[in-house]
Order: sequence, then C-alpha cells, then structure tokens
Amino acid sequence: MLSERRLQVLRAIVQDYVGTEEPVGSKALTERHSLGVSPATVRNDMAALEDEGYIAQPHTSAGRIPTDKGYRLFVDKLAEVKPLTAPERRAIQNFLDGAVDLDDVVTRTVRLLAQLTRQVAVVQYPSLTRSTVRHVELLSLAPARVMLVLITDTGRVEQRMVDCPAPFGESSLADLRARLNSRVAGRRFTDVPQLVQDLPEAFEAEDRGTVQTVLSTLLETLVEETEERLVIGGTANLTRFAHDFPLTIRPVLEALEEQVVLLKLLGEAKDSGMTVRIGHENAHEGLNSTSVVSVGYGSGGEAVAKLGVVGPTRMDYPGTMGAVRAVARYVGQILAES
Amino acid sequence: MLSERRLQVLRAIVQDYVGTEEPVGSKALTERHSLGVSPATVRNDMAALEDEGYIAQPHTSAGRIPTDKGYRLFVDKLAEVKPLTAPERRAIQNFLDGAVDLDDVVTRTVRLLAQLTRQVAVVQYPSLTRSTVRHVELLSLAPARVMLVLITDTGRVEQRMVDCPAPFGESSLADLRARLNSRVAGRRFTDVPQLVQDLPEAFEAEDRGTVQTVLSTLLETLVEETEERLVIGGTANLTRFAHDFPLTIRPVLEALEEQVVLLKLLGEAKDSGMTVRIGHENAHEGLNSTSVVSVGYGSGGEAVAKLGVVGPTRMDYPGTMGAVRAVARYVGQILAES
DNA sequence: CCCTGGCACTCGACGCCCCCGAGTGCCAGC
DNA sequence: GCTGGCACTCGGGGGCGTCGAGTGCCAGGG
Repeated sequence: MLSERRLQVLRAIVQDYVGTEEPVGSKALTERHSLGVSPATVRNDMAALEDEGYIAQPHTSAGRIPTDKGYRLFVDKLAEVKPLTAPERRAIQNFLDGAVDLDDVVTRTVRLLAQLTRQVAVVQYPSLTRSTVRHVELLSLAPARVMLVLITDTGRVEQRMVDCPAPFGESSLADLRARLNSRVAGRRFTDVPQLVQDLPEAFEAEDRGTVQTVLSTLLETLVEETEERLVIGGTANLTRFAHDFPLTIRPVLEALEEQVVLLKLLGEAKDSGMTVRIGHENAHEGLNSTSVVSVGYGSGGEAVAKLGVVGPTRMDYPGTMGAVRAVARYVGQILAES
Repeated sequence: MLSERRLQVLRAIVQDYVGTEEPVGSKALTERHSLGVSPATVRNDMAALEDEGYIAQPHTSAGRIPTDKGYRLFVDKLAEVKPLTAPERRAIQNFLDGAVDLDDVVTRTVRLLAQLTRQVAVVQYPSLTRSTVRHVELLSLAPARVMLVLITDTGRVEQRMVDCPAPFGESSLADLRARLNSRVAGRRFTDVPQLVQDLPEAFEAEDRGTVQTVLSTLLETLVEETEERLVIGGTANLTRFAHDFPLTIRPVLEALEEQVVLLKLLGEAKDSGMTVRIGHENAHEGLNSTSVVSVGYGSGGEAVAKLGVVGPTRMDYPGTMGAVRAVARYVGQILAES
C-alpha cells in the first residue's frame, strides 16, 4: 500500500504533466507543490511509484510521466470531479435551449461538448428500442412492387421497396394493410415479430409468398430502425495533442469513422454513472493512446443513450468529467421537457 | 502563349511532383521523361514558366513546384480524365449494389469514394428541390388529424402532421389521395403548386378547408424541407499528406465539420460536368491548400445532388477525376433503379 | 534563332561534435 | 526516515563543414 505522501506525489505528477505536457522531475515538483519535503525524498517516492508501475521514464535521465495504471489510480482515488463554473452552466443551458428538434439537440450537444472539453465529442441518439409502431402503410407502385412505409410514435418514418415474388392485387394489398395495422399499431417494436408470425396463413396460397416477403422486410426495417446512431464532432481538436504526428492521430481518426467501433465503445461503458476508460483499457487498439469518458443520459431517471469524449490519456480528467456530467444532465432536462 | 514543349514541361513537372512530393529539377525531368532536349533547355523553359506564374521555387537552388495557376492549366489543358480499370468498376458496382436504402447508398458511396481516391470524400444527399414526386400518401390518424407522407423519386421520405379545420371522412381522404397522386406523381417539385391549384374546387364545400390545409402543408414541405444534408468520410486520409504539419490539416478538419461550409463549397460548383477548384480558388481559407473535385449526380439525366473529394492541391487529378466521375455515374444508376 | 555543354554559385539537408543542464541514483550524516 | 551532496547519464540544441542538387549565365554550334 502506498503512503499518503506518495499518492500526493502521484497526483502532483499527473497534474503537472497534464498541464505542461512534459515529463516532470523531482525538483520541479517540490517547487510547484508544497509537499513539505525535499527533492531527494520525492526521488525516493518516485522510484517506489515506478516500481509499482504507476509512472515511467521515457528515457534515462528524464522526468517521469504517468502510466495508464497511474491515471487509473488518479481517477479512482485522487481526483474530484470538477463542477463547472456558473457562467459555463449558463452557456450550456442557453445553447441547448435553442434547439428545435431531436436532431438539433444532438448536433448542438456534440458541438458544445467538443468546445467545452476541447476534445472529440461523441453523442449517441436516444435509443428507439422502446418505440411503438404508429402505422404501417403499403403502396402498390407496380403489379409486383410494393412500397412499405413505417411510421413510429416518435414521428420517424422509414420506407422500403419490396419486390414481390408474384403479382399482388390491390384488394389483397388492402387486406394485408388492414390486418397488419390492426395487429401492430400501437405495439412495441420488439413485440412485432410474434404478432405477425401467423399472418400468411390468412391469405390464399398464391399470395403467401408476397406476404411473407413484405413481412420480413418490415421486420428488417424494425431492426435497422432500432440500430443505434451517433454523431461525433471536434475532430480538429485531435491536432492539439499530436506533435508526434500522423502516427498518433491516424488510427484514432480511423476508429472514429467506424460507427461500429464507437458504439461498442459506448456499449462497454457502465449503464449508470460515469465511465472512464484509459489507454489500453480500450479494446480497440487504435484508441490505445486515448481515454474515453462517457456517461448515460436520458429524459427521466433512466438512461436512453450515452455521450462522452475521446481524448489523449494525458487529459484533464476532473475538468472533462465535470463537463461531460454537466452536459449529460442538461440534455436530459431538455429531452424531458420536449 | 506557351510553346508546346513548355506545356509538356509543365505537365511533366506536375506529374513528377504529384508522384514524388518533392520539388523537381531540370535534370531529373529529362531523365524521367523523353522530352528530347537537354536539362539546360528545360531550365530556360522553367524560367519562362516561373515568369508566367505557373511554377515556383520553395527556395533558391531547389527544384520547382506547380502553383495553383499551374495546376489549373494542367487540369484544363494537359490532363485527360483517367478511366477506371475494369476491376475497379466491377468493385464499385458490387459494393453499391449491396445497398438497401438511400442512407445505405450514401454511406457506401462515401466510403467507396474515400477508399478509391484515398482522400476525403463528401456526398450530398439528393436534394429535394430538383426531385420529382413519386407518391403522396395520406393517413387518417384521428377524425381531424391527417399524416402526410411525401415520397420522392430518390427514395427520400418526408412526413408532416396536418390538423384539419373539420373532420375529414375516410372516403374523402381516399378521393383526395387519388386526385393528388394522379396530378403530381412523377412531376417536379417546382411544378406542384400550379398542378394542385384548383384541386379544392373538386370537393364539397365542407371539405375544402381541409383540402386546402393539406395542400398548403404539402407545399410547405416541398419548399421548406429542402434542408441539404451531407456525409463525409475518409478524414484519416488527411494524415497521409501532412507529415509536415498539424498546421495544414487542422483548418481542413475544422472546415469539414462545418456542414454549411461544405454545402457552400458544393453549391459553388457547376451544376453539370465536373468542377475542380484548386487551392485559393476555394473561398474558404481553411481550404486554401486543398483542391475540391466535385460533380453532380442524379437518377435521370439531371443532377439532383453533388459529390466529390477534398485533397491536397498536389493530387492525382486525372485519377481522382476518373474515380469521382465513375462513382457519380454508378450512384445515378442505382438511384434510377430503386 | 534556338539548343547545348560548361561553369561558378547558392543553399538546404545531413552528419558530427560538443556542451549544457535537467534529472537521476546512491550514500553518508543528522 | 529525511536531507544535502555528488557523480553520472543522456537528450536537446547550437555551431560547423561537407555534399549535392539545382540554378543562372554564357559562349559556341547547328
């Protein structure tokens, strides 16, 4: 177990390194922090911290920098989430209050978060798994061609073309439309598959193939509709922390373009409370030199989606966590109001 | 007026510089190209080209690099658009054929273009203004509440709620739906106002108010909801040509995050044919060191939106233009089919 | 008139060396 | 267990010389 003072030393190292972006030495430490001991003592502590793997030397005769493990300890034990200042909060509220619809809320949030943290922001759209079907419309465009339109209770509309295996009469179409809606209107997406399962049986043999095709297209659409979407912003901030150029930022840019990667990233985070994943804790290796701070947000008590930022492991954790938490709260409020 | 040989020299300089990314000198030029003259002669030509502003020296005693003006001449007079190879075309077709809906087409297109050109790709969603109406659907959600769904020929769907001034029967609704579609289906958005002008007259007095309300909502949708959307991809490719400075890529990343900037960028391009904007020809100063190659695409003969790539002025223009043109063509085909 | 080879000159890139100083580990003493 | 002292390490930066690609100019030849 590390002594109290050694923890202080670690905290001081993290703070200084985050501030200066340069390895920090024993002398500089004692000058900038009132630890009450001499550099020599600090050196001993540093040696101990290095033995435990919390800090490392980039090369002999250089100062120390925190390791992922060091940041982890810092975040878990040594840092307090820094609340935003009053003007910052007002700015958030003003900015988000101007949003006109869901898209706008999400877009504004991502900009806000990127600006506030000066890092890359990621915001997931509120999940639709709890949505219900308002209406399903079928339109005949050609004898063997049907357009399927799905309308959800949140006002979203999805449309698909269906190529039928056989011509499908207008009356059969009306029949299918009526039966379909009476079963699924008002029901949750997740219940639909079961509700339409035996529908083909109600039709003549010649139409069953088409009915089946239409139904499976509908089910596909439902699945896609619930697929998680997200928006990112502030990628230009990546250039701030990349003297050691393309090497660092290229894989990050690549990872950020893969929505799948990001969704997995957010998915791995805890559903409640804030999650901080540091460096190699991130499964995706392009993100091994970055940290991800994420938190769920939602209109009620329940989180419906997540948002967060991606930045260098050498980031201001207290400040970033404060900003992320504050933004999540305000977005939740906005969603609850609308 | 420049002699034929000097144009050849300029072409050779552009080609070599694009290939090697290094200033090109007179000796190297004569070695790599069979110009039929000695380095000394080339030097004279180069001096002339420099006087005219087509090439420049980064510093004394270095080779020459093309200026924006030089690239412009190259693109206008010296380069042929390079057609894609057969395997490349097959790859494009295969990749795009797998798309299931409009979103998917756009997403795939942007990935494809980024991969093909190894640059940043930008694809605009088909704009509603130049589209035609495929179908208008009306759904009765409550006695005095109608949902209007507009489906365009490009597969885009827009939806609006209409609160009717009076209850509106199912049969009247069907009547309106039929009349409306027989008039506007297949017609351009811009023609719709005139086509529906006298429609209320065909209805009973009690329904006219509602018909009028529905129609004006439709017109609003056509006019208002022309909000242009676009998608970008391949930003990681920026790192390829910026090992020198984060300085270069930062403003580019910033510009790319501003949809407004990009829309203006594409908007400035010609409606038909390919547009190449080189360096300072781009109004936005963050993009002063990049070139933008863009072209319109559409389901029929007419362009409904644009797509293109953003890359360094030092890019392979013939290849890029070939890829952009080919992708635009195939996307057009896909849109026409669906 | 235009092309050519020759020549002197320029200047950035590269490698070398050396010094400086921050930072370290260790140790004896308080 | 903390402290000051001390010898050592090593990366960074500045100065310097060399190298070579590239240039402009010029006189001579087709």
